Amino acid sequence: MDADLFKALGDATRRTILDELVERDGQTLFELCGRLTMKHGLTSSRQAISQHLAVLEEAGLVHTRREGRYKFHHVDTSPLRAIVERWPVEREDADQ
Amino acid sequence: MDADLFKALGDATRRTILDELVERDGQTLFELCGRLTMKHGLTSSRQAISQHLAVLEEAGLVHTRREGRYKFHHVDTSPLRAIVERWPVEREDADQ
DNA sequence: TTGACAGGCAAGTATCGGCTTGCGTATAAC
DNA sequence: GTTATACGCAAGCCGATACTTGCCTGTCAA
Repeated sequence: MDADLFKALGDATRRTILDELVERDGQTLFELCGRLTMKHGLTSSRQAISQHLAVLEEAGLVHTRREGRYKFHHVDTSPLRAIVERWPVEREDADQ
Repeated sequence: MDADLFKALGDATRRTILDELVERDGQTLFELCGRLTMKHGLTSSRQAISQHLAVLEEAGLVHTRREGRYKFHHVDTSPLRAIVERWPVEREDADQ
């Protein structure tokens, strides 16, 4: 099941993490922590963010790449396609 | 916020309800209960389904119409558009 | 009016999920 | 080697939430 996908999207902090990673891909955990507090006003701890990233990775929305002691996080929005494919969204031809 | 939307999609039973309503729109609560147990193997009680429908309605995914003692439920998938608009899904031009 | 039917409300329970806390590991700098 | 850095693991706490239980309201048929 794609339960992992919807579970991952169910949390506001995780959605903000996706926002951040879309804007700047390939961040490390510490980079993310900094930017989330600075730009998005989040107060989550490092461990909290780390656990959120694990959930996002389980859902296939984030892939990771190890490099020495750094771990880079990359977004992958392709799993989202399953949502609109499951419940077809009719085109909104309202505007011209 | 669209927190209601993601919260609504976060539950497996609610997703199955959406499946059912997409396949056959405008069902009453009792109709839904029957079909969910028959076709989808769910064992949820009437009250449980009713509460799920309330959550779906809050998210704008289901609209209701009263008619005497009947209440018909209609799907509206348009809120889902906000998801792919928030995190653009690149076209998969793999197939031809 | 009486009864069956369709649905609603609200409190209690129990499970789940996000977060903290504390310690551990590996890589790199000095 | 020593220290700092970047991250991992796991147990526990606590609030959220799905579900049950019991009773109530409104509609329609006889």
